Amino acid sequence: MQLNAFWRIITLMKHALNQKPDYEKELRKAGVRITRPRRIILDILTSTEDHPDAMKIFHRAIEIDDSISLSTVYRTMNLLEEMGAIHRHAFNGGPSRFEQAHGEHHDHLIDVDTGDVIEFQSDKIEKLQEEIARALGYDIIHHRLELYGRKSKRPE
Amino acid sequence: MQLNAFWRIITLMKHALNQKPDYEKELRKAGVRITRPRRIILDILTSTEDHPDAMKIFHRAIEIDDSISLSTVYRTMNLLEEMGAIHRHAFNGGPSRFEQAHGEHHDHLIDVDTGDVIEFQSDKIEKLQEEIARALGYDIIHHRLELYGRKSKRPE
DNA sequence: ATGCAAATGCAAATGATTTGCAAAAAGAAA
DNA sequence: TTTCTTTTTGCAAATCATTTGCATTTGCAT
Ligand SMILES: [Mn+2]
Ligand SMILES: [Mn+2]
Ligand SMILES: [Zn+2]
Ligand SMILES: [Zn+2]
Repeated sequence: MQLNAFWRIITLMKHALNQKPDYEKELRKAGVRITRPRRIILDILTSTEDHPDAMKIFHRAIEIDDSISLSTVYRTMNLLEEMGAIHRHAFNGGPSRFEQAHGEHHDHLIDVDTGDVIEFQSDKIEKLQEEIARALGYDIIHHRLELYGRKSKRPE
Repeated sequence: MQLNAFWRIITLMKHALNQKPDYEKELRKAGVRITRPRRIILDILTSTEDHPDAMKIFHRAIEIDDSISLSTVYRTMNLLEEMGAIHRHAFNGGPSRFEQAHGEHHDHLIDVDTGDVIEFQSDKIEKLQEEIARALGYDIIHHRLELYGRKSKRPE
């Protein structure tokens, strides 16, 4: 348990250090202007743990500056996606939902009752995917693994 | 190689036998009327190997009966999906694409250049998914695994 | 054949996202 | 700072996939 606590702290530290990649620098480097709406949207993205959709981002944004438009949110998401700064998800078949792309790769488990999104990572699965693709004569560019589940009644 | 050919034949036989589950019977059982549009759409679905979207199904349908409407295609897809007769996919983020649900479960590898969809199946991955979900306290209701790849230059 | 609920076609509505365009803001230069 | 050029924005209208309201047709049990 002490060990467990130790790792939790390490994780938090990594998080704190890793947290906000300097997107503004990256944007400049890409010859893109750093505007007020973009700064606000980036802040929202880098400071949230969840996977908000454009509308949710928009609402959080107008809280800070009510002149921001939904189009700008969409345009910014497209821009950031092309830059590789964010990932776009289409859980279920709903509207696109986003998250910043900084950490290590992970996949998602969606609680079908609550809509909660839980992140997980499995090296084994990633490896198997590679093997399968290779056997079929392909290189994987990206992939998408989503588990849709319900809290189990069984004891853990 | 002889053995390989043998199994190919077995697979074809299974296919031929398995091919068209009696959807009309199933529909009746569900208290649903078996209409001309539905019969045509079912035929299209059961006799194709690919994963067509509503528009493609619509076009194939009006070839047989030009009075069929796109709304009916959509309504029928929803109906069949609820009955569990077909599966709906949202590759990339494009329009829904469908396939009949008869065979064993499989996942998809999408060729990012050509759009080709290749089916594959991995018991190992399925098992791992279960394990992961269980470890997180969940039961999987369904899942979605899509590999997006490009034909590899490397020798196989 | 008759009757009635269920299904259809068509057009209009929806929801998510994109786009055209005139006005505003960013950043380089002066 | 002021000026100038280019990018970005907000807004409204357009697009795309899908759904829905409603009058009409159809399936099918009687
Ligand atoms: Mn995530
Ligand atoms: Mn398939
Ligand atoms: Zn993964
Ligand atoms: Zn699977």
